[in-house]
Amino acid sequence: MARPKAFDEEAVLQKAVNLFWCRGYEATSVQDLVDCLGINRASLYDTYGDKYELYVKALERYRDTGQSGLCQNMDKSRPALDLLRDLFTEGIQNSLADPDQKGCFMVNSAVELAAHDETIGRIVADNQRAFEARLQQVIERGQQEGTINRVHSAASLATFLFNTYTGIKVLARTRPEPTALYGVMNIAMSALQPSS
Amino acid sequence: MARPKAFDEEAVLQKAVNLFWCRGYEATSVQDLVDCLGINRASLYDTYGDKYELYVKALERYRDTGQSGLCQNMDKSRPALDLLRDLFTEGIQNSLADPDQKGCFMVNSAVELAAHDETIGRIVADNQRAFEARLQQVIERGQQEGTINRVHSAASLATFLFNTYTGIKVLARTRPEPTALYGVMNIAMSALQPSS
DNA sequence: CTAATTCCGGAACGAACATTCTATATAGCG
DNA sequence: CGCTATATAGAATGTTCGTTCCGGAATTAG
Repeated sequence: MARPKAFDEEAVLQKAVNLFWCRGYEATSVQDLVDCLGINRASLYDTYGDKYELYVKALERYRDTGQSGLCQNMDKSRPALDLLRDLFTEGIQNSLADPDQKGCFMVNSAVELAAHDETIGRIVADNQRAFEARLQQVIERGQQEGTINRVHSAASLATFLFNTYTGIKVLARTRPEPTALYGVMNIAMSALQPSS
Repeated sequence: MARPKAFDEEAVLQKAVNLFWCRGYEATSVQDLVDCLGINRASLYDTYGDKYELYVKALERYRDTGQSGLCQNMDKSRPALDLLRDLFTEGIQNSLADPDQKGCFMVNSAVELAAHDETIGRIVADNQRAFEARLQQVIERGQQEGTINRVHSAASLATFLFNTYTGIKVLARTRPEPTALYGVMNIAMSALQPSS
């Protein structure tokens, strides 16, 4: 009946993710989006709604594509500590490999918008909870294995690791030095070990 | 010779600190500043320069007034661990007492602007280095006292604590819960203890 | 073919933006 | 008082903002 879309909706949305991720919400103009996405202004509004809706969709896509460090494969056969270390290592490697030093889109959104916008605040908070719950599962397994201390609860340790991850993602924006980032990870991991 | 200023330059600048701190750079308009500062548009430009210069002055004032957690009194008679714990406790208390959940102006600036603006990037990076150097001094003293482990270098531990502090200041924006924030602090402090 | 839908470039819109300017009032000093 | 400098309020500037609309080209289904 009609002419089909000439662009891949998801691929274009991913471009929006990268632009918002890099510049933030306020500093990104619709003109910037038109130039970067490579589609027409009208197509942008028809497909994604207005600028704000597009941002929300971009943030949701970022979350759903596992770029928020969440969608890690949690192989139960591997030691819990190794799993956690891998998660941090991957996050640090991604930060160091990024020439734009974008950090984490979730963290950036948390700082710029979450306190003032209810919708984005909920997305960010939900993602935080999901991330921590995932961490808590692994930590609990490690405590059963005896490789993680029981001095602190699994929930507290999960919040601590999440906090460390967040800090690294901020630090990576201004000081993307391997020694600093991996050093932070190593000390955080050592805090998990038993007999402290 | 001339009519004197009818407003306190520093007091008005502090109002600008609070507004930029709360909303960020891009989301704050000059009209917002005029309304909040209570001075005339022309007086604003004559006294502080344009919006960007005002932001830089506000960030520098934030730094110089010790609101960035840096100007803590470092009493050498107190145990090093207590000093560090006080610093975190004060930072957490400030965050919890703030109804606007503004977090830390330095951290917010780091996320929003430091990667794209050289001047602000330098202010933020310098502040980070100064903060870490201060932490390192205290940590070295604790290591000499034997209350802080020597498994990790004082510099690495300082970066770790700074990272934890940063994470807390982000977490406080979206989840200002005492249990979460103090829990993170406690685990971070436990990572400093010897014989791990 | 026709009809329907989406593409695209670009014009047009009012609102908000940062910045500058005009005009007038006011304070200190000779 | 008279002079000077800076205060004030608010208009006016030109630009950019987000958003909508138009016209024609393109593509698919019937």
